[in-house]
Amino acid sequence: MMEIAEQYKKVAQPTIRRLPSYLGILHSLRKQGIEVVSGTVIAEKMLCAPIQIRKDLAVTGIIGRPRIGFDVNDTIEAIETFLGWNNSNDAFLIGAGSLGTALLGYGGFFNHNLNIIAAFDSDKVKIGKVIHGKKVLGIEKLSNLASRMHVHMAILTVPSSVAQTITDMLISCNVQGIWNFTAVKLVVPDTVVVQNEDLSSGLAVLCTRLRQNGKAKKGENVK
Amino acid sequence: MMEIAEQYKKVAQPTIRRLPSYLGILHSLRKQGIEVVSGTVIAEKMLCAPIQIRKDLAVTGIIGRPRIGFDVNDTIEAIETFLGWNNSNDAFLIGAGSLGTALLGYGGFFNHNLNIIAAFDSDKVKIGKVIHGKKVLGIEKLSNLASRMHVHMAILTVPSSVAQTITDMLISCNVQGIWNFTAVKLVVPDTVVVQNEDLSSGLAVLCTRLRQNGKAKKGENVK
DNA sequence: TAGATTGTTAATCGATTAACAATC
DNA sequence: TAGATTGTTAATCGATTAACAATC
Repeated sequence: MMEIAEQYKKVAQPTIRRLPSYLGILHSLRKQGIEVVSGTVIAEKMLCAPIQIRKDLAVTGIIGRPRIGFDVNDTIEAIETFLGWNNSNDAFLIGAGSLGTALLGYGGFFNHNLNIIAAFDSDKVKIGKVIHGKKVLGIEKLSNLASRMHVHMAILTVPSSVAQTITDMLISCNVQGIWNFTAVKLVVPDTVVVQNEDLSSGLAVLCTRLRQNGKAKKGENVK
Repeated sequence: MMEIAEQYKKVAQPTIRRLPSYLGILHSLRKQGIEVVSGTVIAEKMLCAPIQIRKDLAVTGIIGRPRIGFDVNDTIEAIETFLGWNNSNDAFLIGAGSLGTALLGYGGFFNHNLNIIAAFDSDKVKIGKVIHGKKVLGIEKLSNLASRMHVHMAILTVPSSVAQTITDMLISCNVQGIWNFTAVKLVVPDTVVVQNEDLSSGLAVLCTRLRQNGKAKKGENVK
């Protein structure tokens, strides 16, 4: 197969998931006026080994200086560029229920990386309201607004029963990425990216580890 | 080292994270009156390969029948027992902000696996209110109530600034597991289990894949 | 300079996938 | 019976960790 342009070596997903934590640490260092930091120091704050920091940061293209460490500003810049977080990403939120409302209120948390333009819902009681500064629009307005504003990201916080139907709407509106908070496995063409955020999987891990910890303490041997 | 009792072979975390999805599928099959299901059919619904279903389900101890498949009821039972989800887990929720409120409203979603006894907050405006049927108590009541009710699980949805302080309180209250929705790396003794649920990591993955997808479509070669 | 820290290459570890005999 | 599906053992794939020369 012909290779048209530069090859992107696939970056490990666990690495990508850790980058926002590095960003948080680096921002806090910068606030303290610290300009350079070693992987060793970051590792202490992350509660992990320094080699992981070096390997992870390497994917962003940042180059550290032996004996010195990494330039805080440059590293923030490199991570944000890698994630596409230096210019904020516009998104629609679909489903203004309790979880949707919570995410609308998260504004500050995501440090300008995510800009929710508007929320949509089919519930007449919610339509027209303003939640955390974002207007709730009728779902029938989605198509028009999406094409006018070229929004290509959507946060899906609707009931499971309508998740696929809404997804089909989003696809026809040319949405490229869906952050899926429903438990439904969405069917999409491979031009569309779906990121599943299923809270019950985290709960499953917690409960399992709790049970194992309990047994370990009773004197059994957890291997 | 002496082995005191049965050895628990460590179960892969990705497997544990998938178990709740299987549970959802099986519950829906049972509702339709279906009593037996093959790994092949589950795989179609999970959008994955059948071998993954067989491997994953094996950790719960369920045994299928060649040519037939798995008994739906028995498999539900096996998964729930493995996760400790057959008797509901009592938990406190600390921090009744927007995300905390959302989780209080999730009751139905977690199918009786998680029973939030009460919420706690330090904001006098919130104290005394009832959110989604759960009473919001002053944080100073935590210690007393935790010891009386033997609650050993907490959901942490407080601002980052107080996350570690509240965690220290929880530890002194004998809480064994913390579901941590803050971006803070909590320091805890190894008798306590922390499950981090950092939403920004999911957003990072979505944004990265979106960028790569965009480049791929422009005719570049993503490897 | 001496020594801490970097980037790279190799080794280990763990999870997924493949292959296949057993079986209902 | 024939063939679909299981559980198990082996092979592959991918991520983490270790080792170490280069270096400021």
